[in-house]
Amino acid sequence: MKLFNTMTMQKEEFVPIEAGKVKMYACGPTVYNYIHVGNARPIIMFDVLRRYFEYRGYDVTFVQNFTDVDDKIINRANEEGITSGEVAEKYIKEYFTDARGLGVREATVHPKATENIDGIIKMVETLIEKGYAYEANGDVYYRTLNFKDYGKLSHQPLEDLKAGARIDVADIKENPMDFALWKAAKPGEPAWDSPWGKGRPGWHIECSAMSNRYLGKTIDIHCGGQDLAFPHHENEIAQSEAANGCKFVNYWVHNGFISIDNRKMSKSLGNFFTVREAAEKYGYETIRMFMLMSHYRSPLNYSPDILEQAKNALERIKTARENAAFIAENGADGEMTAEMRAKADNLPTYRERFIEAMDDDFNTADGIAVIFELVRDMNTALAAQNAPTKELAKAYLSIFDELTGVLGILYNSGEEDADFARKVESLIEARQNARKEKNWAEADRIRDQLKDMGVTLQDTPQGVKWKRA
RNA sequence: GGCGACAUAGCCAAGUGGUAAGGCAUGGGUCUGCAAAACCCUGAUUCCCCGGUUCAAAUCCGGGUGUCGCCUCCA
Repeated sequence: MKLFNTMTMQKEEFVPIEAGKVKMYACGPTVYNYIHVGNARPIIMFDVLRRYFEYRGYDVTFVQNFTDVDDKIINRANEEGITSGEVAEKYIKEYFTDARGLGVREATVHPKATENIDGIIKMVETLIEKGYAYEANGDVYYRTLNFKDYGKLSHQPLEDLKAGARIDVADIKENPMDFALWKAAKPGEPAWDSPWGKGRPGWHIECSAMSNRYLGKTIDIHCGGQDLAFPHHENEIAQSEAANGCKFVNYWVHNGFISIDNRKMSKSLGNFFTVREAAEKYGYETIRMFMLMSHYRSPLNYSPDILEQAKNALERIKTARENAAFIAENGADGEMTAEMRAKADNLPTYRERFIEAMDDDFNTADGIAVIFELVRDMNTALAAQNAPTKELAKAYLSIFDELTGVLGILYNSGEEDADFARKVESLIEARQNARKEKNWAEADRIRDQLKDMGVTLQDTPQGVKWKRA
């Protein structure tokens, strides 16, 4: 499998540190608000990457943190008159609601910064001991100039980074580029005891510390949005490699942005839609489909039009599955004909093509194209006229579920309602009786009645199929 | 200013040297009592523009135009 590595700016063959195992870390959300559609992209893409590795037989340890102490959380807490812990707790819960909705599986571990203060302090101490950090008025800063590879991930000349660095009037840093590892407590802020007095960790150090704790010194893959490459990931490299004295990450994987009207969707610009809002309009599954329909590194524009397209595209895949499942239950019994057998024997080619697409830097757009070709093949093979057997339908369903499962595009969010189903089925029976008597007016009246209930019907040779909108 | 991406049909989008996948939408047809779903047909002599390399380029090279991102919290 090939992955595009931001460090080398090339696709590279993936070679795990330990055979058969993948250790990956993704920078998770700072929990002070609902996640927006832009935030959802890495969450979905890396969920797919993880599923794909597992599909290929790897044992994946996937760590995604929560930044649960931070200026924004503190501000939010002050605005609402609650503690920052309460803010974090609330939005972690909301995060999981959205993640579940989007079909994203829980990571192996979801560590929180506040639960790793000990590891963070230890790493800061190590950095000070090794001369890579210094204390100043209760703050601790990273001595950027001492790390000779600083800037290697963002491919920026050090001089340019220096020029752009923020310089405060009363800066106590040795160098403008130095960044905070530990921040001295200000009144009313959450704080922990440390060798430098009460304070809290800087943003970058938490990922280094948690990655180290849960995955070890060198990990296979570190992922996140493109905007994290600098300074966040650059700083993580500086911290981890200086502290541990070895390579931090083998493959850096960064996703492109979601934009609106050609502008990056971001909280600071205010041009964002929360996942919650988008899901209400188009459904969670549509958002996932929308993301997977293009390559994870391409820019992706968010618009109602495109979401509609994604929704319709997904609908086609969904309907195909429902139809196949219906035949698997109500189709002909007995052996497949030679023609059916030939169709079934050909199915593994879809798997091969799907793997080929996904092996190339997990090209989900291409993978979905393979699924659509399978859909057409399946629809045709199971077409009413052919008297398809249950066995054939099952063969198609098996490969279909296998491939869609890797992408995680089909999942049921709705719950069964037995009473409703009974009512629908009795109406369908009444309609069938009317149809038998060629009483089309009555049959159509019942169909309209069902339509008002949000139920659409399909008359097939295997019986009447219905679905709720 | 520095660094980096991207530009393919009405829309979305794969494809990195061998003659343009897939999806959505549109129009026509088949099936159906009528529908629904499905299937078939319908679309780029052409891949932003101009040069060049090559037997052969959307794909490589040079130049140009346009859009975006990072360089500051940001997925």
